[in-house]
Amino acid sequence: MRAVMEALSRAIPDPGVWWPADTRFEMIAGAVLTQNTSWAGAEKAVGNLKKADLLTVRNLSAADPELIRQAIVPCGYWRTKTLYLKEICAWFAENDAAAPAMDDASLRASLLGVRGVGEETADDIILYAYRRGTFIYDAYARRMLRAVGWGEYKTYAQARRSADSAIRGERFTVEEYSVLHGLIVQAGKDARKAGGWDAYRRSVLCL
DNA sequence: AACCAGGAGACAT
DNA sequence: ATGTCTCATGGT
Repeated sequence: MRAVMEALSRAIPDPGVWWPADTRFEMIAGAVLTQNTSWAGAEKAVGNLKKADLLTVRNLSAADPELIRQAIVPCGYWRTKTLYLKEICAWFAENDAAAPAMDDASLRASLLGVRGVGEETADDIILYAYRRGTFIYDAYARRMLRAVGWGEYKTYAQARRSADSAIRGERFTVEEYSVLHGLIVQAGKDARKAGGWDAYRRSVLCL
């Protein structure tokens, strides 16, 4: 995987800041808001919440759902995401302070217990908000894994089950995992324009 | 104008 | 444990 990462770094010299957020809570809210929608839409929603001063645990917990709804319309699924934001607020208020002392597995299990937080969102939060080394097995990553011969996985859990021990064995740092995820997503977008991952792997990554 | 984006939950099989 | 449906909006 490290060879893949180096090839990706060469192909994408400036990946940019992958997960921009001013605070940990903002990052977590963004993780929920971007579910199955473009980052552009989630970014607008985040901006609207910020403008309404709703992007703090305190204010969002107390906020009228109708106000939240209006702010997050641009990222879609506003009915469910309004509920999800309330849920994650409750989790954050209750667990954020203790989170740093929790071991990785417990933190992940705790996050997965929240309505609206599935495996991918949990791992996004674990990596980008709590800074723990974690590989994100999202759809982009799974397409990449298939293209470079790491196996074909239909679901997040499947990929994680079968590939995680090998990837963890490479001892990536938190910073590397963060960059890697950004590189993989950018590569996925570039690959589509280049005519698919196989073509991209050959002609751009030279792998 | 179908297609898909930093997915997850409910439910049936 | 694994499929299928639904949820909403915005850009190609």
